[in-house]
Amino acid sequence: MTNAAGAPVFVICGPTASGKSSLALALAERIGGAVINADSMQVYRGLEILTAQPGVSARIRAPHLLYGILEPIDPCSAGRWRNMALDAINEVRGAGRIPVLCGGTGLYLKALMEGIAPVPEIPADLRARLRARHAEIGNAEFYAELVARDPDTPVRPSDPNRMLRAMEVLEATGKPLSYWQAQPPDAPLAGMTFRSVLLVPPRADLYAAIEARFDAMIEAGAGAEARALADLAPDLPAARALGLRELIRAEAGELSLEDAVMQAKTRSRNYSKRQATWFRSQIITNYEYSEKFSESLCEKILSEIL
RNA sequence: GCCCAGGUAGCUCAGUUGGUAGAGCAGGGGAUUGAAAAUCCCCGUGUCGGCAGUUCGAUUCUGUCCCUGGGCA
Repeated sequence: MTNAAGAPVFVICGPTASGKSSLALALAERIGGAVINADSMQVYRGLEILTAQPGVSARIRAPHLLYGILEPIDPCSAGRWRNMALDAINEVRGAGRIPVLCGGTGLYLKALMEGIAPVPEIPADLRARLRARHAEIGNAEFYAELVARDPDTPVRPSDPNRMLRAMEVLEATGKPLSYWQAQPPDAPLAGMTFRSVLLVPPRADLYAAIEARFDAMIEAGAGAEARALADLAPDLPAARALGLRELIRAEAGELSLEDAVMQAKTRSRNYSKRQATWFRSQIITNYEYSEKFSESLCEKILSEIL
């Protein structure tokens, strides 16, 4: 792999517990690549177990970037990740390696591969103010205020997240989000091409893998990890890592460990289904595999994509 | 053995003053442009425990049997 800059950027995506990390690592090892995290939760430090970040044994086999690099109190975002990923891709190429992106956050990958609307950065204090106001006056009132300022807003009155985003963009830029989204997107770097692989194992296999993996996380000390983050503000992105809230409640004695585990597994199943929907329709993939992940499938995929 | 309370959707339960039933969760499908492991939208026929009786009609009333809790012996 001499001409790294001309080689494509590999993208390995799929729902949680689909085998992404194993495949990405095997691929990186095979081609002299480096794995770059494309997961909104694996960017946080202190959540190594619960977010299934690659451990030392993986890091020995290939370089890993953007894992555990932010403090949990320091929120990531699609735009922020995109910039970090572009830097990481350049860094990897600069070192003569091939970037292998791996992750389950569809929005991040889409922002990178297809670009994203050039909305200016929103001041943190404005965001905090609007969140406080939403909490104070309630969803209906907040929506009414949004509609008063942008009668054509496509946001549903029942969707607080998008409402907040629409409002902060309006406040900060004086223009509705739809204006910005109609602008030409911040596209990927010139000459950057992607080769993407989607893993979508059968639902039953995926669910079994999710549950077994959560049990393994408990064994590996997920409870202690949760305990250390017990004071994290619950509305921060990192506080929403699957299983964290449940384990904190179990540690506090509000929930039996058994119930906590059950709830965490259920939320993980729900999440993997949403991911599957996203990848099915929102991400352009070059290769798609719907078999249960295994060593032999991994070999088959490698031989087909290389 | 007797008394009481239950037996309704995969689970927890509501309900029908008699006209064959509906929520939450689970599950399925979908959306997704900067906190996305988030947020939001759509999808509910199930011998209403069995059998018999009353009735034009019973999941609903009556009897009986079975099962599950709890209490008394």
